[in-house]
Amino acid sequence: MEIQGLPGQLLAELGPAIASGEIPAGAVLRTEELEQRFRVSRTVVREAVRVLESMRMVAPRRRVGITVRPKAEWDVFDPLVIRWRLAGADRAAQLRSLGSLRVAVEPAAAALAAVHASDDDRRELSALAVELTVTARAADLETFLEHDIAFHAIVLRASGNEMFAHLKDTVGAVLTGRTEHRLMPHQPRPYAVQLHREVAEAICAGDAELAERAMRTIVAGALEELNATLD
Amino acid sequence: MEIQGLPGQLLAELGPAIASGEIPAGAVLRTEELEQRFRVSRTVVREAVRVLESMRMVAPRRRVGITVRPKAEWDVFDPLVIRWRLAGADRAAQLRSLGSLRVAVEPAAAALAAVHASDDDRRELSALAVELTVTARAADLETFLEHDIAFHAIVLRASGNEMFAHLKDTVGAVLTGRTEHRLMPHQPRPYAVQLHREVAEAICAGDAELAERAMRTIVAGALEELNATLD
DNA sequence: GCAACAAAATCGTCATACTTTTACTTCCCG
DNA sequence: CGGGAAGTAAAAGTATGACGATTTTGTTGC
Repeated sequence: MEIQGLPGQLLAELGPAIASGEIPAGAVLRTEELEQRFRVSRTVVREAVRVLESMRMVAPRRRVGITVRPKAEWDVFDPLVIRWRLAGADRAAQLRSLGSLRVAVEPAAAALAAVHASDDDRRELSALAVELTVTARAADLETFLEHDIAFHAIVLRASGNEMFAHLKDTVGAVLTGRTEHRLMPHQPRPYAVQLHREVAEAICAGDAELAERAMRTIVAGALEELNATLD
Repeated sequence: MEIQGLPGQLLAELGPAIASGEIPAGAVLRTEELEQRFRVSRTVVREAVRVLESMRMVAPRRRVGITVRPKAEWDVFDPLVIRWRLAGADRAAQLRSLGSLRVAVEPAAAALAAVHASDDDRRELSALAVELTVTARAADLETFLEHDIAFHAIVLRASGNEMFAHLKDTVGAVLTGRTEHRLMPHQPRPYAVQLHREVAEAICAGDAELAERAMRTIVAGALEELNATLD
């Protein structure tokens, strides 16, 4: 949980309810109502609402109440919003958005990583590429997922761009969701694994162009598969 | 201001102070101290701190105080964090990060826009391309900036990806900052303007590949110029 | 029918008391 | 002399009552 204590718990109830549309845009909540519904004090309600306000999900107005804002205004990059949407009815749309984002960002990150990666980064990437090959062949999906997440996280971090690096958890959530919801082939595709090896090799060799191309093939393929599955 | 009232004002003081490093990572604040320093009540301090906590900029701990977290843990995609960093000592680093992000995202957005843009979008883009040409020739930097921001915003929106669309304000802030801080040539470069026209034409014609290439040239050029100026 | 004014509802702020957690300190026993 | 256990205090966490500010709504009077 990002936020501690009772406000955090309240947030964990309200956020998903709003994100899933259970509490629709335009709905009006009142502080007193929330106090009673969740058996907490004004203090707690107000702090939770303030956080939702900072995510632009609600707008408190005097004499009116706390109105839920339309989805288009939410902070769609907020990690909590992403998590809530992935967990709820919006999962498909959120996965599509994130898929496109990956297609845009990860190839660029790979290209930068080929230039900026530290020796440790390069070693780790090589090791993970091997691990991916092994666990894929063994059809050990759980370990494969773990290493896959680590692989993409390292590329993002090694890019040297702090904003790319912070997409680590989001990408991790996408990959996890894909495995959990059986949007993955039963055994990872040998071609995809091969591409991961290529990315690792290109980054080790400092070949930005190749790293970018291989990574683009990976994420574009993932997006295509995702779209195919969701339709 | 994202957040209303006194908590918003307190946030507008604390946020920039932390973002600029004036209050460094590891520093410990106490609620009572903040109450007195800013002449507000406990309620107000707590709500502002809660929002900072949701941005992962601080972590309140009992018996210790409110500790400022290291920059690497902040929510770098939060619009407020971006704004505060752009306003403070971190401006250069933030501009570089955003520059790379633009290079990754905007070409992808242009490609998607070539496929998904509505007729209105296409018309607006054409009109703006003309406007850009006119205002550039007239060296009317202020109007040029306005139209430039609108141009990129429409491309991002027309991509049909909600996450891309939400980068509108961020891109706007980058462009504004560039003009304000004289990181721009006195008169916009004819070649850059030409590229905007190409993007508009490609999107109108539904040519994703060309739109992407032209847009990449624009943002890559902007990034290069930025890096040259900052060094 | 319109305008000015009054009233009510709801959030916003403050002050205060109490609770809970946790770091620190002291003291006793081995 | 060292180490652990118990106690203490400091800070955030929660609850509550009172009042202020603002905005919507309704009502009254011209």
